[in-house]
Amino acid sequence: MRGPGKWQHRLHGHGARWTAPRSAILELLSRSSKHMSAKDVYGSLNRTHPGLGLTTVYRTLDLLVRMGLLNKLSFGSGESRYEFRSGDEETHHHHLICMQCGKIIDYTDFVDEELKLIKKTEDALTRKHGFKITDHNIEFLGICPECKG
Amino acid sequence: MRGPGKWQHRLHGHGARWTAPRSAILELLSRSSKHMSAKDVYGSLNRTHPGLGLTTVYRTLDLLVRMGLLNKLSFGSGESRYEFRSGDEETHHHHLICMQCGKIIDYTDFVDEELKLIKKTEDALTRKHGFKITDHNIEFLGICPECKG
DNA sequence: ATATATGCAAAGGATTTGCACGGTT
DNA sequence: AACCGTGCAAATCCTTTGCATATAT
Repeated sequence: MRGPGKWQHRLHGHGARWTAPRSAILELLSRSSKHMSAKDVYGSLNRTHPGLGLTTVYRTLDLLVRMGLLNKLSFGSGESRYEFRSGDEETHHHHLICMQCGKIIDYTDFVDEELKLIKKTEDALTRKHGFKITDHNIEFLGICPECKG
Repeated sequence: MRGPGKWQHRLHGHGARWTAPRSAILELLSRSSKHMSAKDVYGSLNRTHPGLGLTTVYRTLDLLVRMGLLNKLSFGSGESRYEFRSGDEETHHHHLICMQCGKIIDYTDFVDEELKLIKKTEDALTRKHGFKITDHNIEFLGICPECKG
């Protein structure tokens, strides 16, 4: 099974309904390689889905995060951003962020090496603090070439 | 030079004045091992510094972050938190966060190993994307033993 | 038919801004 | 004296909630 059908079943599996807004938002984010805010999503769908409310966007993004279909990203900028979470390992990446203009670059350098260290650290933290660890974030902050001027 | 005096000079070096609110906030955060929100700071100083305004807390925290004396932390919870940034390498750490109750644990496991990998990745990213990288964050997310219940 | 999803308007919470006053240099 | 810092109130921005209506199952 693939494409929208897969998502439809996944939603049903969570006892959620397959609706036009949900389909549109999932479609948009799965195609886009960008990290979109709720307003970005709202703005992008405004033309093709007039009448769609910002509230619904927020509620849908939240649902999709809870279902594991999206990642929610929180940099210090006041707004949350969302990225589609492809299932496969190949696309595992982290972020390089420009603190001036907010540009976000996905990078995949050394992820293998990184993953080993992550695993090791995760095990140690689980043992030491009793947490059930579910996720990790790594990010680099700096100034992009354009903003350096 | 050490203690408050050091900070006073550092503020002056930035063309900033040494005032009671700034002294109190710096003092509080340098002593505390916690990760405090603006409201936390405001609440903690309310008794000893009546009349201190929340606005001043925000402005001071912002100043101290720009000066490099504090780290600003943004988890997904809507509010920013601040931690004192001791100059020395010994205290370099990262965060383990409970997604249920928001508890934050500082950990230092494998930081040496980590630092090597960070350095390598940083170099690669600088070369490849032309960023001037100034900082990095690593965090683990999960559920703490208390919240697992 | 029934429970869930949506949209609008209003509420909420964190952070920022305008402005007159007060304190540091 | 000159300029920066502060406090208050109001304004902003992002996100959530209440409620009546529309829709999926």
